[in-house]
Amino acid sequence: MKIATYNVNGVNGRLPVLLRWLEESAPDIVCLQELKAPQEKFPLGAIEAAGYQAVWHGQKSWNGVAILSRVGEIKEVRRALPGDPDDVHSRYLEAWVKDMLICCLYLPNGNPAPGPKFDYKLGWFSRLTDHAKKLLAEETPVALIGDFNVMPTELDVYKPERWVDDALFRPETREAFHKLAGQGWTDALRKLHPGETIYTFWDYFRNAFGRDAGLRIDHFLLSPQLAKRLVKAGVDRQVRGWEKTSDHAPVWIELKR
DNA sequence: ATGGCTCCATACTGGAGA
Repeated sequence: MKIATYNVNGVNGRLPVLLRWLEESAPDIVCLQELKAPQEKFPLGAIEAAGYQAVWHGQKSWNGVAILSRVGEIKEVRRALPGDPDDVHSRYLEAWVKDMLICCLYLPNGNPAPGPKFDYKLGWFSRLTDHAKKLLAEETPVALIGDFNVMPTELDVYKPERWVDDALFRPETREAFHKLAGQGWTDALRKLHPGETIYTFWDYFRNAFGRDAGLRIDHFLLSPQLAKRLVKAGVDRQVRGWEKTSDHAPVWIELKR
């Protein structure tokens, strides 16, 4: 079972790249973020032709998340994070696929910090942490997957000293991540590759990919019931080098059974 | 320190991203 996450930065502008990657990487379940498309503009026909079912939560211009599956039905549980009925951003989608609860998320960027956008990020993080605790208590196979917009440690930034005041790396943000993970979640990529430099995002600016000036901000957090099945994890770096590509690369894990 | 690039909207410019 191969599960992937990919911040596509525009699902329609990225469609040729997305379809090529689906064909070459052949993930069973996919979480997409930053669709940047309203609900009715999701390219369902092309996704289905590639062999995938899809559930998505779109939004005009920004945000937007989707779950794809080629291994059976996607049973939607919720399309918003509990705790704030006034939050209108499409950033969360939770569904059962086979025996697993897949939670696809796009955590707010939060810049500039400090400020209202950073407050929104921390509030969203707090609601995610509350919800995650409840999910963990169910003692079922659950995965929190997506673009967390957090570099958890200095190892996850090409130049940590340049990022200390950034919303993605500020102490409050890292603390929030570690509080969440500390509930009992396993950071899948880091678990299998301790001490290794792993990036999932490279800025479009200044030839960041060519210089390997990257960040690790796309993550898999696995409940114990899934962590014990984890056998492999990686980043499809080559996709970041394609024409008309996203600034993120796809990230994936493999589970036993 | 700054600006560099790319997406989308209803557009020839601006907001957002990270």
